[in-house]
Amino acid sequence: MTQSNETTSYRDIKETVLARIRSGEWQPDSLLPNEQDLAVEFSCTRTTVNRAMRELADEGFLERRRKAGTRVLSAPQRQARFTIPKVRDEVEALGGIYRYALVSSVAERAPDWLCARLALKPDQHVMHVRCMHFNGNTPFQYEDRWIVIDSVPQVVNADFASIGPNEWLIQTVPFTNVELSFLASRADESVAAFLDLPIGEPVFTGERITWLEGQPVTFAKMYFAAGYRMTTQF
Amino acid sequence: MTQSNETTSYRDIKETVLARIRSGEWQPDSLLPNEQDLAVEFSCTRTTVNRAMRELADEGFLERRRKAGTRVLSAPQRQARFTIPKVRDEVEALGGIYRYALVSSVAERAPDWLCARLALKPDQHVMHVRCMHFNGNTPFQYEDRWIVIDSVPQVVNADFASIGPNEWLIQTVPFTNVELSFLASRADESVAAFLDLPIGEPVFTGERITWLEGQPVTFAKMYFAAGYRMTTQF
DNA sequence: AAAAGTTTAAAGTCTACACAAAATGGAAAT
DNA sequence: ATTTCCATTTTGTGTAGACTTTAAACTTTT
Repeated sequence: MTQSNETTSYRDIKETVLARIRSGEWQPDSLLPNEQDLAVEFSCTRTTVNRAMRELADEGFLERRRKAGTRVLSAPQRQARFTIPKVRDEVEALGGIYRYALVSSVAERAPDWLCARLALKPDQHVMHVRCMHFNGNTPFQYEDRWIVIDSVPQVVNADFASIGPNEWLIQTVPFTNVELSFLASRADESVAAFLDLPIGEPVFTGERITWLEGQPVTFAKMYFAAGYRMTTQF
Repeated sequence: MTQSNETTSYRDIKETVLARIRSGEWQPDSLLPNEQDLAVEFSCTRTTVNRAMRELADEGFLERRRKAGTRVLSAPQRQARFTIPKVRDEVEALGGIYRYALVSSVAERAPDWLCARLALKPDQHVMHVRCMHFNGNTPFQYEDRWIVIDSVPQVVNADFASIGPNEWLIQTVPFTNVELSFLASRADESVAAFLDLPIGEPVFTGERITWLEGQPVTFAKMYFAAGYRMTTQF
């Protein structure tokens, strides 16, 4: 049979299941009928039911365990997906004109705190790149980044005057793991100057560490201009 | 055939594809072989290839279009998934003892800014609930929440002294849409007092709006204690 | 050229069936 | 009473094949 007309598609099943959960017909923690029974109810194959339920589980609505069956999660652990766009895209999405400016780019011994943070040996070197991202002429983000030279030797020849370190890294080295944090920090003298804020002003700050197969690649601090909010809908 | 030994599973395919992307064998924007050809290469069915590629596309590595084929995304739009745990879980995950305390709970006319924010009529009423979440005796989060009485009439009888408004809402009304924002704000007098901070201190702040089928349900501001960071790995 | 229609390649989804893997709950052994 | 073991149930994944939908590419008409 086809999925177009009289048949139940995995989408229909997802909707129906969600509706039953929302209506309270299927209470949190309650055990759902097994796939075979649902397949009969929806008059489709178990394969189709499986896809629907699997996706609902991925999306955080259900918990499934072999032999134990499928339950409604009591606290729908709905995970917000924040797309982490490149700064350029973020500015352009706001309808602005993206502009990039290099502040400084220096090779240096990794500072102690960075060695600790990235598990570097005390004599390893990093490229320290500071730069600004503007929306038109308004400061949008100040970026303070360290790139591990042993992991990315080509970085010593990179021209960060013409391309931002993030864009350069993305097209140069792949990565396997990322840790991303957000926090509220206080603008120190230099952050305040770059973002045109009073010293001590709250600054929405992101920290990003990237690895390639266990090797630390880069650590970046991203300071956002006043009023920035990171938003997602789901 | 089975997925255990000699055969290629959709997981194997995902790994192989990712490895090829990372190694540069499959460049960004390049067109990949179609599912049928990959099925031959991996000696499995197209169904299996389809699942692998579909998941990689969901995860943001590939872009697929019917007839146009599958391409490697140039900027791996990897979306960070932040699980938004309930405060209790978050505190307990830190190894702390969760404690909740109601500050106040009052029914009132919705303030103008809230009417604007939630598209309420000027005469609609809300339950304004303020409360604290502690890690042991250390302030963890101060929550300032408004619940739309027309959307959740039972709220007038809720006993927020014994259960937090978030937990109460989760087990009382379902929701269909959420908007979640994070920003850095400045501690005003009351926030500073509740979180035991100096006035003006940067505070990591979350705002959450929840709807049920287009009906606004609740607006919450969550102020996190000093040093809080929201972290995710991927 | 530009617009409108047609073909066709690729992904999307479904059926029907099979075997695999996990884990629960009970039986057996200690 | 506790541990070990085993049967059984339920989800997980795979095969093989078909039809559907989308949209790119080509063809015809204007």
